[in-house]
Amino acid sequence: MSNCEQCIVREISSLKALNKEELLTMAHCKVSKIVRKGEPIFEEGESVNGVFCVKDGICKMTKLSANGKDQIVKLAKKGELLGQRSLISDEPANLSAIALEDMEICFIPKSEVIQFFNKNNQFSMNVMKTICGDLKEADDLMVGMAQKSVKERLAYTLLNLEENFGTNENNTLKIQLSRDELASIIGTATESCIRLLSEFNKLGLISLKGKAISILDRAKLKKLAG
Amino acid sequence: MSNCEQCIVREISSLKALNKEELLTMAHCKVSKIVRKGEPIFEEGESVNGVFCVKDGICKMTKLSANGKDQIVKLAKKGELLGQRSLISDEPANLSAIALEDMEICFIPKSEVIQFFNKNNQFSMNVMKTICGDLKEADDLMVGMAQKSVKERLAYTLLNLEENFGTNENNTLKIQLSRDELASIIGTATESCIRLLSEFNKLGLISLKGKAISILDRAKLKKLAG
DNA sequence: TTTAAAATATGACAATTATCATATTAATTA
DNA sequence: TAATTAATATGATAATTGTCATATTTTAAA
Repeated sequence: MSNCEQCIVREISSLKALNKEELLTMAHCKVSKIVRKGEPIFEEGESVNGVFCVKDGICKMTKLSANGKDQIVKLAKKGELLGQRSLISDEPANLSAIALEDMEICFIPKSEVIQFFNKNNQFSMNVMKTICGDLKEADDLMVGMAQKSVKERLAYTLLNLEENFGTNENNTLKIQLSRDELASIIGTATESCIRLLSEFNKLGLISLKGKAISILDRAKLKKLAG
Repeated sequence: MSNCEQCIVREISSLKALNKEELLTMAHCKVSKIVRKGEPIFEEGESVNGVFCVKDGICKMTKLSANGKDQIVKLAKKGELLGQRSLISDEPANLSAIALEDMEICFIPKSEVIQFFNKNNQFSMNVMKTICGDLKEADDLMVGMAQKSVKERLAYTLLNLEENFGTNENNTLKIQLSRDELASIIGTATESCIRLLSEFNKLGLISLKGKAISILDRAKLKKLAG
């Protein structure tokens, strides 16, 4: 039962609104756990009964479409709370959360979160702002899906991945996705994604060394992204 | 300065959590107005500084894409509050709201809404639930855009329009959209939309009399919707 | 290491969808 | 009402994207 007060991650999430007492009670009921790469944190349709705070690692939030393909709706990283929407709507999870790397997460039970909602207005506002941010992003992505070509979406996504997850010293994107996963973000067939990556590579916009992708020409990519 | 207590529409929105005093102060500061078909309530990029409560009529929430086309992200009807996300995030509107019919709306200033957030927890929860509903819908629509064909999206959308807005006595959809607007919901070219409507018509799934659409074979449409 | 399996890559082709041209019909307005 | 404009409709064609086949490379397992 580790300390929540000293958890650095707390500071970058909605939980930063909590006071010392609240953090103390949370420390008593939260459950920390490790989730290995590829393992689910929760799956679409499950009743989650709490929220998960991401302490380290990245996961993908996916939804199974009618044709049997998984679509990646969002990528979540350190500091994010998972399962908020489900908790507030009192509904089963609409998305699955699957670790893309080994992760460290804390589970905070629903009863506790409800207490925070009831007693701490700032916490409520923080959560609301986060969800509003997600909504704006979802609307924007939806418009992109509807109006942009696959090529534009790939260019856009690559720039986004760099912006949101950063690069290693050798300039490669920190986040490592399979071609299949990348295709599942931009909403296309794996082969189409691979083909366009090759094309970008040949055009000198990016470079490919296995899964590692580096962005070489941001300006041209930005133009391509529409 | 009409009465808010007796407004029937209030009962079906987040505002139903407000008590008599709150309703009274709201009645004093709210501004009612009529918006004619085709006119904007607010536009993308504007600072709205409050929320609009839809008392009557339907509007489309659209976003301009990079290619210059408007995408319809959502349709809003009686009882919905517009501009909540923008108010909470303290950002300009991400979407435009344009009347599809003559509308009756009330404007409630930001300062007032903030008061409700601070003092009335149930109101906050109601708003949160609404936004969570919007988020779920947006995620689902995004997956649909990414994974479904235009034909599937059209079938799905027609069924949705019937379910959400109902039919007239003669079985035609109550909501009247131009082909262009329908195309802008499903995210396709107007011509493609028209072509598929004709196809559905020939297959006996729907019938077309000008703008009026009736659904004849729900079961087959549902199958087509994927 | 060797083998098997999975991921990546590329070609060939088919299906879907967009674009442009042009009728036809409906709605506006002079 | 006639004239003009806008909306709907359809054909022809091109562009985009998906699917299937099949290498090739990488990764994992025996």
